Amino acid sequence: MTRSEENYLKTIFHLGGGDAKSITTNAIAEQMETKPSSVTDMAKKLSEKGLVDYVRYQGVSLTDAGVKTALSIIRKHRLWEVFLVKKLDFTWDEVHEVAEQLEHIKSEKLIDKIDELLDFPKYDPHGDPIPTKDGKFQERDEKLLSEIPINSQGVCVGVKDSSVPFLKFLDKNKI
Amino acid sequence: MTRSEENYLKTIFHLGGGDAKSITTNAIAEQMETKPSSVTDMAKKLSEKGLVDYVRYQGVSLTDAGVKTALSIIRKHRLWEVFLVKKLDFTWDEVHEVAEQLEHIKSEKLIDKIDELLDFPKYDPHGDPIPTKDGKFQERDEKLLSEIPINSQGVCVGVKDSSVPFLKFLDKNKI
DNA sequence: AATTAAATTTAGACAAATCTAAAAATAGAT
DNA sequence: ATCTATTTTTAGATTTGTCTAAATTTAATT
Repeated sequence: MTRSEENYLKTIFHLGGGDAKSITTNAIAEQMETKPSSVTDMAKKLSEKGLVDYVRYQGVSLTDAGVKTALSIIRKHRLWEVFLVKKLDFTWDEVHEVAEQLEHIKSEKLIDKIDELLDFPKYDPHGDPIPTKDGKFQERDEKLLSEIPINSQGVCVGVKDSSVPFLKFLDKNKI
Repeated sequence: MTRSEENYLKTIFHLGGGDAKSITTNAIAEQMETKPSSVTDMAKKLSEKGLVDYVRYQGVSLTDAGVKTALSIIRKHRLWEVFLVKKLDFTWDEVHEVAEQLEHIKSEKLIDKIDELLDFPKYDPHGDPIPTKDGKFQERDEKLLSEIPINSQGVCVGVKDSSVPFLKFLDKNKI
């Protein structure tokens, strides 16, 4: 499994391709800042490996094996993010870039030990759930701040937009 | 700087190419388990980047910039090894393979924070010195066990051969 | 000094991942 | 149902790092 393949699987998952929904070539290309023709090439490759279902001119969706792989990469990404914040005092706007690299380190023992060191966290620094080793999500009943009525109460558990500028904006305004 | 370039610089350094000594194409190829022709290609590339001095049919040696880069990779490798042993309870025969991957993570802040977390260790789990941020080595007056006289005293500070089988052998015999 | 053996380089090829430009298929509008 | 705009794919090229096989250079031997 190459780094590029892993990144494609992760992106397809994030675009909703884990629910048998077909994700278009263009959508993947835009998300990954690459060209549609490159996506087509990779779709064929991943299809041959049994990680996606690919229908020409229709798009791709993840197979069970594809979902499993995507979740394991997302798990690694989010655990590393927690590690960086909790153990190395990174701010939450600094972790994504480094975690993008660390998520590709191949060692099951390593990530399990990191998980243990962190006391098996359920959510990453942006409030996103961390899949368990066997690929289960700890989903929460979440609502966007813009969706809940005025004067109602709730607990802020995460952000939808975890782009660096927005995270910095939140920090700056002490939100 | 690609992963492959980094691996070549590291290997050349380990073969003594940091001391203006010319390292032969064959020696590098053998060490890296690749072909001499591949080494020639990379020698040209690294030479163009100013990281090695390369003379055709003679071999390569590291420039100052090459030494600096090699040391920063070796520093990362050894710090990660300490991290794996001290914080994640890896055994000393397990760390090398994972550190080979982690040493290529690009984040100055990350490795500085790991260094701090470990309280600035001077030696890795095999007793090899960890270069400082500015590329200085903490050399020790070391002698091989086979070199010191019978009945003389000393402190064991490391191993020369850090291959997995030998490390396991030492563990098994509680040495 | 000539010859041979070994090391090294060159030339040409390949796989992975990408791109551009052109061709093909789909979907939407009339 | 046809046309058009958009999306997607194909074909061919490029880069990086590698390889094999052939050619070249160096070193060693006589």
